[in-house]
Amino acid sequence: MTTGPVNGLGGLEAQFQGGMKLNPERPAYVPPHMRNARGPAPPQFSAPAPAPAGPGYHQSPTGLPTPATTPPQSRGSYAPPAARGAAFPPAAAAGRADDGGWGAAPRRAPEPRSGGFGGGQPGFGSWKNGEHITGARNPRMEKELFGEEGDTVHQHTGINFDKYADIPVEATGTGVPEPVTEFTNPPIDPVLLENIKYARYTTPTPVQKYSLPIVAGGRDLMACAQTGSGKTGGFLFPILSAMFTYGPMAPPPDNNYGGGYNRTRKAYPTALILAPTRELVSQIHDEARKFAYRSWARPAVVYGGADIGQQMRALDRGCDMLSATPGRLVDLIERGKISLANVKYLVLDEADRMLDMGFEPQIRQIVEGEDMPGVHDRQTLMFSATFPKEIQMLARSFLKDYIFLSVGRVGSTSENITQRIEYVDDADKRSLLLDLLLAEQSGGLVLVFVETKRMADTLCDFLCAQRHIATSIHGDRTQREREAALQAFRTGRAPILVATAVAARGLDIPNVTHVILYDLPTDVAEYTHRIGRTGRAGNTGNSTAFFNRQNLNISRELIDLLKEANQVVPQWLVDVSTERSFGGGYGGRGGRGRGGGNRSGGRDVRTQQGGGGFSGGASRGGSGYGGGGGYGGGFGSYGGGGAGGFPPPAASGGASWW
DNA sequence: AAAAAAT
Repeated sequence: MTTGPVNGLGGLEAQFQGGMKLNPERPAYVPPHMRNARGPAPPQFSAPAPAPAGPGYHQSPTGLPTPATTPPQSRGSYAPPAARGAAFPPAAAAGRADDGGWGAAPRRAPEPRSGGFGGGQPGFGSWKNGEHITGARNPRMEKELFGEEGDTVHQHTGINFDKYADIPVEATGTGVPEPVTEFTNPPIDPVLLENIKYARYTTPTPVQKYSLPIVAGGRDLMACAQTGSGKTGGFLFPILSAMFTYGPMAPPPDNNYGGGYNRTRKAYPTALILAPTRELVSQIHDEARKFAYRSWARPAVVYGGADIGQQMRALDRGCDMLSATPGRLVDLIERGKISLANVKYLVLDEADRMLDMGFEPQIRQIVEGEDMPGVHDRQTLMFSATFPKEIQMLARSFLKDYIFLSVGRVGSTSENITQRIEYVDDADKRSLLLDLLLAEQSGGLVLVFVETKRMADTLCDFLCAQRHIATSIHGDRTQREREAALQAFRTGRAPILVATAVAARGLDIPNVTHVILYDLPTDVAEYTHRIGRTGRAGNTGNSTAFFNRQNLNISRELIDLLKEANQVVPQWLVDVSTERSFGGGYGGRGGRGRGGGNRSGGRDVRTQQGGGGFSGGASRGGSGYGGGGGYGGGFGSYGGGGAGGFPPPAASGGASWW
C-alpha cells in the first residue's frame, strides 16, 4: 500500500469513523437484510383518501397532470404508494382505499430530523395535494451544497462561458426540437431555476441547450459531448425539472414483491443514473443534491466498498433520483430494497464504458433482467465523450427512436487542452516526470495516469521519496483511501495524484492544469477521457503523453486526434506511424489502418450508410467544425525532450535514483 | 494485459 504523506489522512477519516462510533443509541448488529424489520419508527397505517385518477405522470407533458393526493404528514416522495396512486399509472389509482393485507403500503418513517413534520424541514420540500411545496431556505445547506463565492473546491467558479459560444452542435434523428438559449421558466421548473442560480450557472452549455427540450419532449437521447461540457447538468436539469413539475409517481400495485412479507421499505426511484466508478457516482449524486435542494425529490446514492446498511438507511430517507454503480444496485435489488418498477428516466453516464465487455452483462441485467419498465415506458439517456460505432449499435437496443447529439468537435478532444506527446523510453520516464513536475509553475493540480495498480503505488512512493506531495487512487485501495486521496487532491493538499483508469472518466476536478499520461492507454477513446480531466468548463489545460515503442498501436489514431484538435503533431510520431519497423519486432501492426474511421464515435451510426432503419431526419446547428484560435503557446520548458528528429532525443535529467 | 464493478 502506498503511504504518502497524505494517505494517512488523520482528520477526515477519524471524523468519519468517530461519527459512527460515538452514537450511544447504536443498536446491536443486525444483518443487513433484516435491518428494516425493526426501523426506528414502526410503520403506521392509515387509509389515504383515494386519489382521483389523472393523466399519467409524464404521459402528457403538455397537459396538466392531476395532482396526487398525499397525506399532509408525509413527505411527497415518501407518500404511501396507494396515496401516490393517482398520477401514474392511472389505472393503479382506483380502489386503493384499503389498508389491510398486502395492499397495505408501508408508510415511510417520518424524516428523522424533521420532528415528525415531514417536508417541513428547511431545505426540503414536499408534494402535497398535488402541489409542489418548496422548502424554506436553509443557509447551512446552501453553504454545504453551493459553497461560497471564490472557493475553488466547488466547481464552475470562473467558468469560461465565452468558449462555449462557438461550439458546433449536430443533432440527428426525427423531430429534433429547437434548442433553448437560456435558463428560463418555461420550460425549466422555477425551483430548479433557483438552484441553478445558487450554483452560479448563468448560461446553458450547448449540450444542455439541446438536452432540455429533447428530454422535455419525451425523447430518448444518445449524447456525445466533449469532456467538461456540462453533461451532468445535461441530464440532471431536464429530469429534475420534469420531476418537480409533475410530482411523485404511484408505485406499481405489486409493491410487496420481493421478500413477500414486505418487511423492508422498498425504494422506488423515478430516475436511475448508472456510472462506471464509485467516485463518479458520488460526484453525480453531489450535483443531484444541489439541484434537488428545496424540492420534493430526494436524491440517493449506492455504490460498493461502503457500508451497505448505512446506504439502506439512507434509502429509507428518500430515493427519488438514484445514482448507482451496477454491482451494488443489483445487490440491493436482490435484497428487495430497491425496485426499478417506477423508473421513468434511465441515464447511462460514460455509456461507452457501461456497455463495453466488462459492464454490459450487468447493465443488461439491470435494464432487462429486473423490474425496470420497458424501453417504451421509460426515457433512456446516454452520455459519453466518446461513442464508438460498435457501442452505438449495441446501445440502440436500449433506446427508442432517439436523438443523437454530437457536441463539440466530432469525437474529439477539447481544444482547450494543449496536448503534447513526448518520446520517452520506460527507463527515462521517471526522470521526465520529475522534470515536468519541477517545471509546473501554475500552482495547479497534476494528475498522472498509469496503467497498473502496482505502478500507481510504486510511482506514488517514488514521488513521495522525491519530496513531492503525492497520493494515489486505484481499485485495490479501500474505498475510504480512494475517497481520502481524491479529497486531498481536490483541495490541493496533495497536488499530485497518481491514478489508474479508475479516475479516467467523468471526474470533475477543478484546477487540474496538467494531465500526464505516464503510460499511454491502448485505446484512443481512453486517451481522450484521461486528458479530459483538465481543460474543463471552458478553462485551458495541458496534457503530456509519454510515448515509446510499446505504444505504436495507437500512433495512427493519436495523430488523427491531434490533427482534429488543432494540436502540434510531432514529426517523429508521423514517422513512426508510417514505418513498419520501429526498433524492430513490431512489423505486424501494419494492417490496422483507419477502417471505418470513427472508432471513437461522434457520428450517428444511423446516418452512415447501412445504418439501417432510420430515415436520416433533421440536422441542425453545427455549421462545420472550423478550427478555433491558436493555443500554440508552449507551457513550461522542461528538459530537452522536444519534438526533434527521430528517434527523438531522450529526456534530460540524470537517472540518479537507480 | 489491465482496470472497473458486489461480498
